[in-house]
Amino acid sequence: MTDSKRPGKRERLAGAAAKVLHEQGVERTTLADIARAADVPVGNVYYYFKTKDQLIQAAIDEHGRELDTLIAGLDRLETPQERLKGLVRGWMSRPEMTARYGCPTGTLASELDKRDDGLDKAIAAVMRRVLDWVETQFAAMGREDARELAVALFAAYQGVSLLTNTFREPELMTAEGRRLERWIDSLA
Amino acid sequence: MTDSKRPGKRERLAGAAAKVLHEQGVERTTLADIARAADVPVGNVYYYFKTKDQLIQAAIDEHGRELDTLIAGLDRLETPQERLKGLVRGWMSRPEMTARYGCPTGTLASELDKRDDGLDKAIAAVMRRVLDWVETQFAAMGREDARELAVALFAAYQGVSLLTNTFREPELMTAEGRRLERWIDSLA
DNA sequence: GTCTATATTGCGATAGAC
DNA sequence: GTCTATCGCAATATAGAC
Repeated sequence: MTDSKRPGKRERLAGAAAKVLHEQGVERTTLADIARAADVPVGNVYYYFKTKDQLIQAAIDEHGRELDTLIAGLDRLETPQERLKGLVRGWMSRPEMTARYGCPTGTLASELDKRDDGLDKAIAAVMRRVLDWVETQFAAMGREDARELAVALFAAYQGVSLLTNTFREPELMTAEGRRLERWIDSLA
Repeated sequence: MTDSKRPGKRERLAGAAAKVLHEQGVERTTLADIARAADVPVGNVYYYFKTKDQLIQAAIDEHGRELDTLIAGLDRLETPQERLKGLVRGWMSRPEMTARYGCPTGTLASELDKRDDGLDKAIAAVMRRVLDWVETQFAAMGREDARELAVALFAAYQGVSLLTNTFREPELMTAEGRRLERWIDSLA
């Protein structure tokens, strides 16, 4: 039996990493920041994660799990249109957070691309799972251009996240969400 | 009369900053990197720019000038549709560069948002000039929803830049460029 | 397993010779 | 105006006491 009150330190560190790396960015986040957010002493971090890279990897896994959960829920819906609109609603469900910090996976992908460790591949793999799922939905709608549409939909979300963040205007995201739902309905 | 062979050191530093900050990212670029790219001794940088922030500002101005030049050229075209398609072609004209390093202004906006200096406002102002111009074109086409369409078009570009970069697939960008041109034609 | 103290490195910025 | 040498600091990572 472990402590019944809250998750173990490893889990707390992984969760804090996902949150703080999103809010502050990878480069400006120190191990001390993550340790403080997880309520774990700084020096103790290295017992659970040997390097900062391993903490970033844990954050990527965390985001991947969240997206997998979202998509697993959507798979219970009847039609591909409903599933895609559900994804759009899930993506656009936190406009205030996006205005403040951007898309968790998108900002991470952008930052990790500039590093020479291999972590850009890890975040790309997470995003590719989403892209493939979207393509499957468009294919189920009988679209020959399913891949291209999947890229367009994912790009619309990523792009509006960046603009919403840059201009600090949550309304941009909600308006684009409505537009994309109409667009999906129009494709059938 | 100044040296006739190449631009002065200040201009060389500003140009090198725009290039290197795009390629390596703001946080991972050192003043030594920029100095080397500009062929200026490290210590001498401070004669022209007192802080790293001032060099970043110079890079933002550089990108702003490039976008203004592009748009000034487009304003000579006859119809708003032609002008918008011209912008799309301009945006999508370097897919290989985008696959390697992302959109120069988009990646900068994403990174500067995480800093506490005021530079995120400066890059946002540059991007707002472009967004406003796009809105003007849609308005000239008689669209009531010009702002929303402008956000959608700009977001489509920013989003596909991020995906093109993340997946290292220049083809994503060229395909989306064609799709957006067809979309503009369909709106008239 | 937990935590403190510290070694090490790399960068932004400065002092000052020329 | 130009450039070298170096200071001061912050952050990752480690050593080792408890």
